[in-house]
Amino acid sequence: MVIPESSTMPDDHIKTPPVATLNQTRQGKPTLRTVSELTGFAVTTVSRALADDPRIAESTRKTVRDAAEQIGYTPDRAAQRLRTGRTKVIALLVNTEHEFLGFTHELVAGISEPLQGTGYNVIVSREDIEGDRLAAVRKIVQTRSADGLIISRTELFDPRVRYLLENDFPFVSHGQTEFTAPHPYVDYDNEAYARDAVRRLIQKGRKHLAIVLPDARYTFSQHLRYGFLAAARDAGVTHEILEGITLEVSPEDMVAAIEERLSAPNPPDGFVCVGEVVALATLSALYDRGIQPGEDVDVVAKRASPIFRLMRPRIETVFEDVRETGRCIGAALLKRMEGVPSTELQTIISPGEDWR
Amino acid sequence: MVIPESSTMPDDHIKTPPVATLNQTRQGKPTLRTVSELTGFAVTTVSRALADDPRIAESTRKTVRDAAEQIGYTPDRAAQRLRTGRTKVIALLVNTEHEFLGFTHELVAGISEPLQGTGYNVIVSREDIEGDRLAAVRKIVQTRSADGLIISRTELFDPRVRYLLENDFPFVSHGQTEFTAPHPYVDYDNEAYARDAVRRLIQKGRKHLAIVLPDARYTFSQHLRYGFLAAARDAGVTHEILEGITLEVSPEDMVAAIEERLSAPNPPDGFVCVGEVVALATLSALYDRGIQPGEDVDVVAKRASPIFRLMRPRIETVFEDVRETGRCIGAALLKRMEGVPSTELQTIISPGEDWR
DNA sequence: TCTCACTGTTGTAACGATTTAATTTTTGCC
DNA sequence: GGCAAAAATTAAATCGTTACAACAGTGAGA
Repeated sequence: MVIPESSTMPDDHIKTPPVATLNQTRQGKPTLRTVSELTGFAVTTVSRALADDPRIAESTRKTVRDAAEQIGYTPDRAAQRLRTGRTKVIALLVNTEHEFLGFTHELVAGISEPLQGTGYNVIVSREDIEGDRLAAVRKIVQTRSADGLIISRTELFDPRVRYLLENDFPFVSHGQTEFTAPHPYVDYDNEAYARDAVRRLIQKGRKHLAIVLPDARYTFSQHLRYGFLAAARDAGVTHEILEGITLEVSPEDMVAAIEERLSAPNPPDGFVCVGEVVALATLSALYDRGIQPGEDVDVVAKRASPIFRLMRPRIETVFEDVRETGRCIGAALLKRMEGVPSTELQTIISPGEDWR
Repeated sequence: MVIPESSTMPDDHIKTPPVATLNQTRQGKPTLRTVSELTGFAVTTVSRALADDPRIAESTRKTVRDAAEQIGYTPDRAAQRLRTGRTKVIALLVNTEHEFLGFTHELVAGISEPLQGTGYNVIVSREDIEGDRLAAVRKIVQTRSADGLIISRTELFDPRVRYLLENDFPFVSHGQTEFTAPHPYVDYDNEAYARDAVRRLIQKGRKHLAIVLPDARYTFSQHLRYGFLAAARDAGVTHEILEGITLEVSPEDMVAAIEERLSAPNPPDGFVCVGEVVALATLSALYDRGIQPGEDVDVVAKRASPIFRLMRPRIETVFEDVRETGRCIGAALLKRMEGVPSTELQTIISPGEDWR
């Protein structure tokens, strides 16, 4: 082993390394030991130096940093994980049965942004194994296979949130809950969206509004419902929530149900659509009944993907920036893992101003 | 330590564990040692028994298996990874700038299916850091942060494929290349799609066909080009590849370019569309010029998401089953990592028969 | 001169699994 | 009954990292 000749660290430590005796791993991948042998410092010192530990002299830190850089040392994730218990992994649970178009892609892209350079990786797991959403969460928490978790489509009293809170496991939900204990979340202001949509339709002279809601168990369904009902009531127009269907039914069933309603007495003349699929279903139903949107009936839709900029006839859309949502979620989760209190990690994203 | 009292293993080994002295980890998570103390066998034996090693007596294997099951033992991923060098991670590289709608979601869902129960996780990484697709691949290979890799949108002589082949790193590409050395891939038969689409349009009496192609550097662009040109030439109809735009331009630019072409002399009357965005752009351009699809002009589109079942006016669509593609990719990668030769891991998925 | 506090560095022991090389036990055969 | 071969089990080393506790030097104060 090479021992520093004096207390002042000469620069040529790096220039004259004992190359022949250098520790080489199976894969030839440099380890702390390689850097240690290269610089003459102990493995512990190298580890601390690279962590910028103030107990190590600044000159030493620099020497080590340079040497590590020079041979392209990167810490072994498995070893770090085994030692520290931290996985450097964030799990995103997705529902494989149902998604808003392009949602997963944009969300992942958004989440990845604040994670750049932190060493965190995103693993995407399906949450619907056996149809039990809690099971997937429990598995990750119990096996400690991630440091943080992202869940979506929350319910009012979501058992996953309850479980995560009880186990003090870092997470961010896409969607709010009604638990009294605070937790980090990022949500789109669906109530505001519904209100705006109603206002827009009324502005166009519509008198009888309709909406298709997500399954009532989801929090955002309640928000939409409240916003829709309150705004319509306030404005004094008749209104209804389409019965028998939710956002989760098949596109075909959706078209059929809307068409049926259109052919029944006293049909709606204004539609609030919560996603692109229901918007297209509405337009299809109107088309099939020979009704021209913009003339006898109007449609307002939430637009999370770029495709609605291409729709003809043009309909009013409100942009929901899913990528930005992802960014917020990623940033919030990082902060949560750093110990920032939950109350400071609650974001509600307002509907954009880009009506058209 | 508890020592088996006799050579025949009594059943009550499990029933009377020395609970008080049981090794408990920081997190209380059971380890091999916990199982070892519980059963009285050495850690090595437990490890081997759980791996179903034939060197261990079957009776012992069962005892150990039951004990492990009972206390809910799961091997620690970090420790396994450190020891074996295998990460049990598969990396999927995605382009965050451009995707076919819903593509990432369906692909991930598909890939996950064959991975169920294998212990593999999928991490989704952006491939476009610094715009250098090779960089992302190189990083994963060099740091050995995954056991296998999935890339998409291959080029004819994709540098990523070359690099992965040279480094003998397991991967599956979504898309073919023209390297002589074989590698695993899964691809949609885009040439067949283009041929079918042309045939369909001709059947409807169209005389002048047009297509918007992806950037020419992508392999699938060449396949589409060839299929389109060959089928149109064989049928003896005039045809053209729209110039100045590719699938990658913004939706607005696409509409503008198609509209411009429609208003120029001798406009096309049949469009082959490679994705939903270009299909919508085409429909928008037709709409804006007052042309009714199905009357003066026809459109055939590839349908990878469910939304086209909802389009009105109805257009002909061919289904590309991205989830199935994902399943094939996942299965192929598993086999590749098990050592199955590349030549047996090349799948071309034919366009579905569900025209309508 | 001796103690004290400090600074900078180091050896050793984990973390939890697998693998290699022993070691013990059982079986088979003369 | 003895002994080699086969079967079953085990101890110890290892993967690469970090945490803990020690250990030399240095200068200050008594």
